[in-house]
Amino acid sequence: MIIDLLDKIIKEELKKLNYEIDLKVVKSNRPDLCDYQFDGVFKLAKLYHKNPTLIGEEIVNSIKNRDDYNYYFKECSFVKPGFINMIISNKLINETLIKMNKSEKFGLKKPAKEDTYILDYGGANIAKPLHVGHMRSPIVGESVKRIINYMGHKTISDVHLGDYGLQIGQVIYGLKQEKKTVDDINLELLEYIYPKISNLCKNDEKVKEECSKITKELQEGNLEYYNYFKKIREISGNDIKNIYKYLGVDFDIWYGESDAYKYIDEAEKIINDKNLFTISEGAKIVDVKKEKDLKEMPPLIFKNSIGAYLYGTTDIATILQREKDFKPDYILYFADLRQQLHFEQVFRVIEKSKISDAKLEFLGFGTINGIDGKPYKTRDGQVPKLSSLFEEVRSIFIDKKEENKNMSKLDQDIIVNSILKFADLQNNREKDYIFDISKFSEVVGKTGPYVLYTYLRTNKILEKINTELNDEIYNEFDRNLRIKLIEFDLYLNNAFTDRLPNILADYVYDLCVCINAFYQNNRINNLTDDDKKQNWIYVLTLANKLLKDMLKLLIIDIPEFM
RNA sequence: GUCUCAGUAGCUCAGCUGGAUAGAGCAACGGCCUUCUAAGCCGUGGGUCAGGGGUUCGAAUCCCUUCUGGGACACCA
Repeated sequence: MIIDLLDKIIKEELKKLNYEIDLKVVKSNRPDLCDYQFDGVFKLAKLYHKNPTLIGEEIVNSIKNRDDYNYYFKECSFVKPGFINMIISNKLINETLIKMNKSEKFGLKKPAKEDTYILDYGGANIAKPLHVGHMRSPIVGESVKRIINYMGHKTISDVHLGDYGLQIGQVIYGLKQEKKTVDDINLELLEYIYPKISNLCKNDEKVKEECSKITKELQEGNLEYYNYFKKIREISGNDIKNIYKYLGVDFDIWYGESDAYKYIDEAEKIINDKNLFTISEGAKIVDVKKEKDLKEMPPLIFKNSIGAYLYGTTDIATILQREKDFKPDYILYFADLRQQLHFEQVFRVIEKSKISDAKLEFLGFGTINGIDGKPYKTRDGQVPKLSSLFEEVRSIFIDKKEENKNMSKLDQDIIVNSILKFADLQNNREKDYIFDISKFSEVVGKTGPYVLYTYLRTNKILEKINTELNDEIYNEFDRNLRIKLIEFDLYLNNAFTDRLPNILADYVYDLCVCINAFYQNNRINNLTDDDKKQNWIYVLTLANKLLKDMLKLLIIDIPEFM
């Protein structure tokens, strides 16, 4: 909002002076010198073969001659060797705050066109319980969904359970080996069976063949296997649902790979009509190499040599299904970076076959590692279950303070959630990160509880009167907070464009730092200056409202008391 | 082997479409509760941005190279 305004002014002046350059005004990295800066002077100097000082002063003089100069700026100056520094006026700051307060979504610009986004951030495998590595995708995905939604687009999230691949064949094989009936199936059993058979397959070709065969027959409609599958999906699906519910993550549709099954034939026909299939080593494949490829690009296997469908097949069929049901403009996939190649292959098949013209984005995650930098495992070599992580963080949290024990269960859950989410959302999505339980149970510093605490503090100060804002800004803490408030759209936009909630999490934290500094250094209740009091309550009310909305985008709820 | 991602303070991480003095949190040290929640605030110390070269007025950021680590590379997902 503010930056665009300043940018427009600079562009107008450049045009007047017959300069042209594609460079935006940015937030200053030297807040001690100014609020915003324009760094294009050097480039202009080079482009137009002129002395940079001359150009800089020319632009600044031109800005100073504007009739509205005093409305926008407290000061605009050229600083050697090539910066145009801008300090904005109190009036501009405060009028922006008033505009934010009066507008829906704080005056956030609506998009020119409402796009439809499908977000695929579940992908949980129903053959096994969720472990700590499965936390990022739903949290980041849900947050991105809420951000996209807030920006004014339509979103549809699909859990897309991993429920029709080899893993199911493996579990059914294991159940039959152990002579277990459909009624015997429960979570503990699945937990034990899947890793056992999965490992067995790695060492025993025969077992693997047998599992593939079961998978294929299940896909072809074998009733016995289907009954097993139905029960596995029910048991595991409920567990997954409960965990997602605990995290506050929800999906608009709860489809799985198996739901795409009925679209496979049609997808196959489309691809076949485009003559894209070849048979290689008994498998039906699509060659997706491109001439300019630097890396090896293996083909996508549509049907394997014994005729079973694979991950790529259902992904393609799912895109066809989504195209028919929703006509999406975008489909966003949140998954481990290790799956990048797979998605690249799928996307290329879609592009070649024109099954959908939605923009397909793969949003990869780094791996969660242990303190030793290796993929996270406990001492006995197991990856801890997600539900036990929740319990552990919860018990650490309760032990931190005597009052935490007396808190309602609901508030405890809310705060434990905030701890996990804020710790997770701070990290850049694409990078590996170290999972350290002591970090994931920290309650001071840059954490969920800090942010919630800040919010609850502002709650206390609000009064039910209509306060007014004049042109005054009273001190440094005050000004910092106001500036931070009017910049919210900048960060929100960046988080949206890059699909990176950590940008928003950082903003929320910075905002809280400003609020706390303001709060601690500006006592409000016993103020005798009524103007000042009204001003400050106005600013804090706005901060409170904004914070509430932003926390929602980070999937963080607010407790009654802490 | 080919491709790919990373290496920033003691630890965990931001910053990476080039800008001025590289930022947070934790840990360390020093202050602040008769005053709106001290889960807080104010302050101090701490860095050859893995090494080397290059491009540029300017490089943590772009290019090349070396080292170290992760990952992917057709019938798993």
